[in-house]
Amino acid sequence: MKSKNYFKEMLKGAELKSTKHRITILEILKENKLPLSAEDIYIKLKQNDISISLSTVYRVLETLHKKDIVAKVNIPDDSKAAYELYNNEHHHHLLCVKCRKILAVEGCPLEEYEKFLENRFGFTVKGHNLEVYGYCNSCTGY
Amino acid sequence: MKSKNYFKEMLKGAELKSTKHRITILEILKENKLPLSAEDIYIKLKQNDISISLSTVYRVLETLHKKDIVAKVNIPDDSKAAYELYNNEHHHHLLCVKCRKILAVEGCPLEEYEKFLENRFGFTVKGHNLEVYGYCNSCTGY
DNA sequence: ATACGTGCAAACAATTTGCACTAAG
DNA sequence: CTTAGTGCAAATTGTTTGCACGTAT
Repeated sequence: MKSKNYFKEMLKGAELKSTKHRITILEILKENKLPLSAEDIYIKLKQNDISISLSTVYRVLETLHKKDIVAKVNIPDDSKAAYELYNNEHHHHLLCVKCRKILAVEGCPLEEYEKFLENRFGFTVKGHNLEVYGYCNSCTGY
Repeated sequence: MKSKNYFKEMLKGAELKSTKHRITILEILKENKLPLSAEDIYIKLKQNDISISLSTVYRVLETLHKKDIVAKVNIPDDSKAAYELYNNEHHHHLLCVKCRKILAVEGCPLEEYEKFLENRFGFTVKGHNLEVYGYCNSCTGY
């Protein structure tokens, strides 16, 4: 697995020490296309017989988020935060309000809008959160 | 104030009883262009010498949200939920990550995108959450 | 060697709930 | 009169923190 080295470099670049926990969490995030909660990750770690404390999971995620390595996602009407890797392909999510399934959609419709905001309001856009909700393919029709 | 009657009708339409608390909360939301947290509203009520319980504020907001009268807004990196009226003018927010000011921007760049999603994925869009963050006019340059 | 990371338990903050009481339709 | 709304205090949930110990650099 060379992703391990990749993540080591990534952490070094962010001036963070490379610990086993951080790397494993990054790998879990990489394997999952959809955002995971701290507890989801905690459970996956346990399933792989990795001993870790839930608070460490929170700390790792928060640290990575502050370094802009991990995105913190708000799923509508969900009380817990979810996280996913900021990988090259920027994308968004469709949340089905009925079955609660999440579908990732490549691409982003907001590039021009952000330029507009910068010109119009002198606002320097750093990023955005966009979640679309409704009824998925199977649930349409209610 | 005829908004009172307007809200009464609105509540009736949603099959909810018109209580003083619900109407007052709707009026507070109407007067404020920016999203308010449950506690913000609670404090405003107290300031107007209205006796209410914080849990009632939560219950009212949640009820109104479920009936699609009130939007639940997630402000990035803020642990509490914020609420605002779904009024006619759909809009979005710019959050300054430095001074934490919020700027409302009229209009919405997502109409076409939502059509695209419906065609492409058979997803029936019900709504979306969009928050843009960055540096405001005064904080740009850091 | 030193600063940073982690486990554990306790603390916290936001939100929800049970139950007895009150008010709206 | 009957059902839905509310106050209060207690419970729950998600997340954070203090401190002693462990590990990467």
